[in-house]
Amino acid sequence: MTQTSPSSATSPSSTTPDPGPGAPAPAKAVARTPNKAPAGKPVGVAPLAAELRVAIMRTSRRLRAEAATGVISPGQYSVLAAILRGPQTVGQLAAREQIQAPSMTRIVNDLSAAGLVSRGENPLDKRQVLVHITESGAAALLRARSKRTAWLAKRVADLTFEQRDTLHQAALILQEMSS
Amino acid sequence: MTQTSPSSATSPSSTTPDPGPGAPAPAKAVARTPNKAPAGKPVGVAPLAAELRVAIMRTSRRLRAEAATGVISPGQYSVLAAILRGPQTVGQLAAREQIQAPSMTRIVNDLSAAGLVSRGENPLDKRQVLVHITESGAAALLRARSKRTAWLAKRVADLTFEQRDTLHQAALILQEMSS
DNA sequence: ATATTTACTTAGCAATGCTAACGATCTAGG
DNA sequence: CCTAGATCGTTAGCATTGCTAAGTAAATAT
Repeated sequence: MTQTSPSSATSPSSTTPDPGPGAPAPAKAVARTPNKAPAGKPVGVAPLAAELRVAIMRTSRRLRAEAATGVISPGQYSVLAAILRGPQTVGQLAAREQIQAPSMTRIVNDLSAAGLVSRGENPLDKRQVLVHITESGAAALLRARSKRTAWLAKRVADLTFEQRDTLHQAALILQEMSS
Repeated sequence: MTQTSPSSATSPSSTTPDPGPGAPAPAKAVARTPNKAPAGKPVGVAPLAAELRVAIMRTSRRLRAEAATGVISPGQYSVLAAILRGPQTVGQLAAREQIQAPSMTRIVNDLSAAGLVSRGENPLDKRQVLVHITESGAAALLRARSKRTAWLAKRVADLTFEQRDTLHQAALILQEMSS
């Protein structure tokens, strides 16, 4: 196998019909940058987007695959983590996970069938369903937590300080970007 | 799995599901300190892994959703990009994308049915199937490229220079991590 | 010459997202 | 009070995309 050179990436023809790679430092909104001023390489927007897309999709595939070995699915895990601090409605959970309501209903159904959450009513609005975590659910969450991040944590542990910090910053940026 | 400290959890932070255990201690040996001065904050392995996982999964969901609007699926896109420089076997493509052979067969089938790739034999080993890109395929790739990274590129373009560099570095790290 | 391995395909399953359509409930307007 | 519309959750059905198991054809080893 050897070369793991990512797919796509800056291919030869690179006609980059996209946004002009020229734009050097727009520094528009968003700027929160509590960082230092690191590297100084100019990275074109399109190539960066391409490599980032590949990296993210590939990593997510790995994460999903690794997580699948557990008893709790990724979606279930997120929901459990979300309601650990307190009950939430199905709608809130769906919005939080950025999925549609029916998808969340299914996740809650599965969790409920497994006894990890319970449905409760909101006396002020009986249309809503408040999803509570059960003891069993909280226990499952804790048990799953280490397993869930095990693969990633293992690799992260092998990184240098700077690399870890870079990933941390990147996570913050991604979170904001996809929100 | 190095660390496994579930801790008591329930940290009442707000937006982050999955607040990691409060064991930032380990920090291993790691430090190789290449060049530049490191960063500011020591980030625990588990919390970092957790936030990274969430960020990646969420972003990948968005990417997949956005990409779905196009004519070419993410998997198809990657394959086209991969064979743009030259034909590859089904096995090579599968390994490259880190999926199983049958999954790649299906992708190639779809592409072939759409006339974007063609199957060729390897005279030296007739078991293999060399997947070539067609003119139509190359054109489709170029057309798709801008669309495909449009969502991401749009957001990337709004970032500061440093943020972009951070993402670039992160992409490289992720690529290596999941290889 | 047969047995094993390798490369790809076929068939069928599972997870996870979506939209459409529906019942129940809340909120306004008359 | 009572009907009209909006909102919340659910049910039903579909699409995508990954997997494993098992089969076929070709190369390789005994």
